Amino acid sequence: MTSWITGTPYAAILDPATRGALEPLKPQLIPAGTVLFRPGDVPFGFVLTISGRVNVYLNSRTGRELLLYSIDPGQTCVQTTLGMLGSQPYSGEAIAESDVVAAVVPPATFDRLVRESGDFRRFVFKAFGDRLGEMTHLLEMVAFVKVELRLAQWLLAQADADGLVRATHAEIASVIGSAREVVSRRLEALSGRGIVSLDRGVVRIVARNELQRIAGGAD
Amino acid sequence: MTSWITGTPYAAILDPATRGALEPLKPQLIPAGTVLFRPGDVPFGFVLTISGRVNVYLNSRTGRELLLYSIDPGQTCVQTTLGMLGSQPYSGEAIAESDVVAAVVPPATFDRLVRESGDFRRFVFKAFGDRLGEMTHLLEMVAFVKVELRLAQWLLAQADADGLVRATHAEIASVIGSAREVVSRRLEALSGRGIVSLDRGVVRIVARNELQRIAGGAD
DNA sequence: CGGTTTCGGTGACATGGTCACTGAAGCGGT
DNA sequence: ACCGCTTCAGTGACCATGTCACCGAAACCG
Repeated sequence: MTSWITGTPYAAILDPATRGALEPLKPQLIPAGTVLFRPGDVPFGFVLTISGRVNVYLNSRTGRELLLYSIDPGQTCVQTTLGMLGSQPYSGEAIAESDVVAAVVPPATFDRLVRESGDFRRFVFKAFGDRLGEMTHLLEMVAFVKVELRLAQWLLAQADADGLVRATHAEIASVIGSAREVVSRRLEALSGRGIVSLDRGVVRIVARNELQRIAGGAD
Repeated sequence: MTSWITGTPYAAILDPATRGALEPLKPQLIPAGTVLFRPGDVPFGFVLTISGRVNVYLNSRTGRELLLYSIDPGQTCVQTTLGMLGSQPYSGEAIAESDVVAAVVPPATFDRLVRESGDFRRFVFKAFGDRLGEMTHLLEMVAFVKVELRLAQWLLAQADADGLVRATHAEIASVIGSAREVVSRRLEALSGRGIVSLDRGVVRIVARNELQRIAGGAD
């Protein structure tokens, strides 16, 4: 019988002893749409995602929201971990974007693995570092960068080979930290210049090179 | 002969063995104004501050800057640590606000202490957690909260018992993530309502309760 | 005391967020 | 095929904020 670890990114980066310690954990199925945490919740363990994606949002009182980060397979929820380790309450809202399978490492096991496995330590610290880097980048974007530029960058990052992006304006606004109306207007402007074409729930990049120029800070 | 650790916050939270391991480190004196890191620098160790304060700023291309966080005595530079542990380049700029004394823990010692000392582990993880929480809070402020409210909160937090705050408008703008002109105008508005009084380099809170009402989100 | 730097004030303007709507497009049920 | 509901997008007005290009006053320094 093969372990759930086989085939996940964890198999590649963790030593056999650590894999052995994680193997008996029962992966949990979390249905799409589940709210994993709300602000103020007390976390319960160290979460390793196996499949699916969890989005963590920051909400304002006025109803706007901002995607803090996504947790993809092979990653861990840093806020949960750090909360578990005793300091802060949770400040974002985590929602399963798709069906998610995840293993929860109890605090005692977590502590033992940090002590005993260099691989595990590196994994944990790298997760922290990556997240902190992402948050810094997001802060830079929100604080300093114009909406059109963020929009262009995001569209380029999301587009498939045909330049197709499936997302509503409201979703885009949430990800780039703006308001729905603003995104609508920016997209319309881009559409008017022949750079994208618009349909309900879809943006198609027509002139990728133009968009790249905008994303680079020109214009 | 007493160790430099005596009297620092570290003495209270770390076990004797860890203190013993840190004691031989030679505290470094860093003069005020020194730039400790710039974006892209490669960090060299785990920094424990003993006295003084280091500010870490994010800079925009257009010259605006935003105070990411301050490192006070008994704290550590998280970005440095995480950079040391192998992932991200440094993205902020760290400047010694005053003369700073700090001890630098080499990576090997750091790794050993994480392995062997529960106290040290808790200290490190708490530092990460606190920083992540602060950054999340900052993001929330910058993305969602009006300037007047951030300004009011900051003034209240900085004021001494007499309601005196020493800072130029430019400094305030940097800390709350706004522009100098905007801060000037907001302060002028508050002054017009009799809530603060202004002088070159000084803001005096006149009506603290009014300011608290604003900081709370009313108005 | 004169030159220089720093600080703060100001008007004009562009961008972005908010509010209050509108209509059009999908969707589910009959 | 049609109705009603919900989601999505478009729009104008308005306010808040950031940006640019100045200015004068205050402190600082030789």
